[in-house]
Parts: sequence; structure tokens; C-alpha cells
Amino acid sequence: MAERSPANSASSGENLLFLTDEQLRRGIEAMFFAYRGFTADPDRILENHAYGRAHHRAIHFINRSPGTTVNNLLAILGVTKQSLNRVLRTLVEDGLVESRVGTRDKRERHLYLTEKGIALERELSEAQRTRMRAAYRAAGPEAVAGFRTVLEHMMDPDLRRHYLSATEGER
Amino acid sequence: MAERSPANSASSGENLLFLTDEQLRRGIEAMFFAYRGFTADPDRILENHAYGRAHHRAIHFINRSPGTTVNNLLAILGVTKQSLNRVLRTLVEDGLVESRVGTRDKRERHLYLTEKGIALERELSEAQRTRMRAAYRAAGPEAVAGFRTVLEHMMDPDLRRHYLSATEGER
DNA sequence: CTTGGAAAGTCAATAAGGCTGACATAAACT
DNA sequence: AGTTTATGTCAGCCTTATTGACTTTCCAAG
Repeated sequence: MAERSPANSASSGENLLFLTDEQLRRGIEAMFFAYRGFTADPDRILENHAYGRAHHRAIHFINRSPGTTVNNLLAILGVTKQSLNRVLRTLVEDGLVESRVGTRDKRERHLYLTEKGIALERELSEAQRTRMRAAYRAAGPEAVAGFRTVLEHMMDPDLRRHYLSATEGER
Repeated sequence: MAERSPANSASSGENLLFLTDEQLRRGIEAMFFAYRGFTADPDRILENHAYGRAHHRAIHFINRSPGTTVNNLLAILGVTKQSLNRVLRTLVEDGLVESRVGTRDKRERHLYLTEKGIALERELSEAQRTRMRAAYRAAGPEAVAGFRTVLEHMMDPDLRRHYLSATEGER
């Protein structure tokens, strides 16, 4: 520790650049406030449909990976099957999601969005993309690359697998 | 729309660089998975103390702005006073937060962390800083700058005020 | 061909953390 | 004196999550 600045617990001198506790605290708060903004638009839309964030998450990942199984979704979302099942049931009842018995393994249910489900997914993701697009545009391409890099390193390794698997060839 | 590439709804040709729907979708998922990682460590700690995320948020912002009022906290956290009050009450009862009647305006209550509160705050924020530090280190200083820039633009303007106000002189 | 275990679905009980509405108190402002 | 502001509190409700127990269906290994 060449410098003993008071508000710093980084122990290997790397604080010289950007790892002071204050910098880290700002990063933490940035995550907090940004995530609030990030979910604000979909939340407003979901209210009109009497759904919650749980439904949004299910819809998002079924759209991303059509035909995914319940177990797969369970692993990605990190909730209990009882929680997921309640959400899935309402989505199937309301005709947004279709659950098809597996052909290879008949125990599995493969999940697909219906036309109606696709419509809601579009509405939700378009709201989110609009905000993301504005932030990207304001920040510029280099900032965007940094943004994604830091986020990737903030994920738990297990979840990062799910993140990366969705778009192997890209980048 | 000069180009009518199928998976793109950006309308002004700016997609040439990084604003394709696919890029945006990846950003959205990165936020989702990263936020999960971001809250995972504190969540584990809070479990041992029988607290939840709501308590963490209150503790964080009281620590950041000692002497802040209830109303101020209400604006930052965006919850109802009933919700906040429940959290605050348990924190005061458990001796983590002290609520002092205002001197200038006696209607206000100014909130401070006690020694015990400071201890828990440290435990929580150190866990979060450790993860953030690792992500920062792995991504590098330029990525960190971009990360923060994009997040700032993702916030709702009202909330960005609260974010910026905490550290006026910095950067 | 039987049996063990996996995938999915369901019921019940519980909890955290939000919400609205109503009301109370004290203090400041006009 | 009357109104507004800041806070606190009671009651009731909702959503999303949890754990635990149990069932049905079905694959796969012995």
C-alpha cells in the first residue's frame, strides 16, 4: 500500500487507477438505479395485463429459446418449480404459451410462445430495447463494449453459461 | 430504412455499429444475469440476519447520507412510507439505525447507522465491492468507464439526480 | 420386465415485501 | 386559527417467493 488513503480497502496497490472504495460504491449504486430504470418500462406494461416480472422473465426466455423445457427454465431463472409452475400455468391458460409433450422424451414439456405470447414479448422487449438503445447511443460504442464486459464478469459463472449459450457465434 | 434486415427495428441506419436488436437483446440479458450476481452475495448474508433486500437498501442509503430524512429515503427508494416504515422500525428496534428528531425542523427524523449498523453495512458492501472489484479488474479501466456511462444513461432522470448528488466533486 | 429415478405438475402452508386506504400526531407555515 | 407537511401506524390485500409432501408419467439400467 503505497498510499494509505482512508476510504480504501483494496490491498494490492491497484487502487491507483480506479478501484477505490468510492469508485466501487458508485458502481454499486449505478447498478441499483440503472436496474430500476431497466425494469420500469416493462413493469408499466405488465400492470395492464395483470402480470408481474416473473411472467416477463418466463416469456423472455421462452422467446429466446423456443422449445426449451421446464427444467431448463428452472435452471436459468433460479426459482422453485412451484413458483415457475404457477406463472407458466397462467400463461398457458391465457393462451400466451404452448406446452407440448416431448417427442424424444415424453416426460418433458417443450415451451413455445403463441401468436399472442409473441405479441406481448414484442411489446415488452421493444420498450426495453428503446431504453437500451437510447443509453447505447448516448454512451457510444466503446462504452457499450465496456458495459457488456463488466456485466459479464459480474455474473455467477453458472449463469454466465446460460448467457453465453444463447448466441454462440456472435461477437 | 435503407436496409431491411429482418431482425432489426432500429430505424435510422445506426444499427451499422452496435444497435441491432440482437445486440440489444444481449445487453438486456446481461443486465438480468449480472444483477442476479450483484445481489447474490448480500442476499446470502442477509439471510443469516433475517433481513431482506429492503433492509439492505435502507442501510446502504443511510450509510451514504448520514442524517438523511425519511422523506428523502422514500424518494430514493421509490416505495410507500408504510413499506419503508416497517423496515426502518425493525432496524431501529434491532439497534442498527438511530432516528433523531430534527433540530431545525422537529417534524423530520434524521437517520443514522449505529456501530452495529455500520458493521452490517460493511459486511454487506464489502461482499459487493469484492465482486465489483473482481469484475472491474477483469474488464479493465476503459470498460469500467463505459460500464458506468451506459448505466447512467439507463436511469430515469429523476433517479439519476439522486445518484449524482451523492458525489458531486468526483470524476 | 421390473424398478429406480427423472421431469413435471399440484396442494398446502408460510413468509417477505410490496400496495391502498384511513387515521393520528406534532410541528411548521400562512 | 386553519392548512399543510413529516412521520407513524393499523388493517387488509396481492404477488412472488419459499419448503415439504405427494402423484403421474415415463426413460433407462439392471
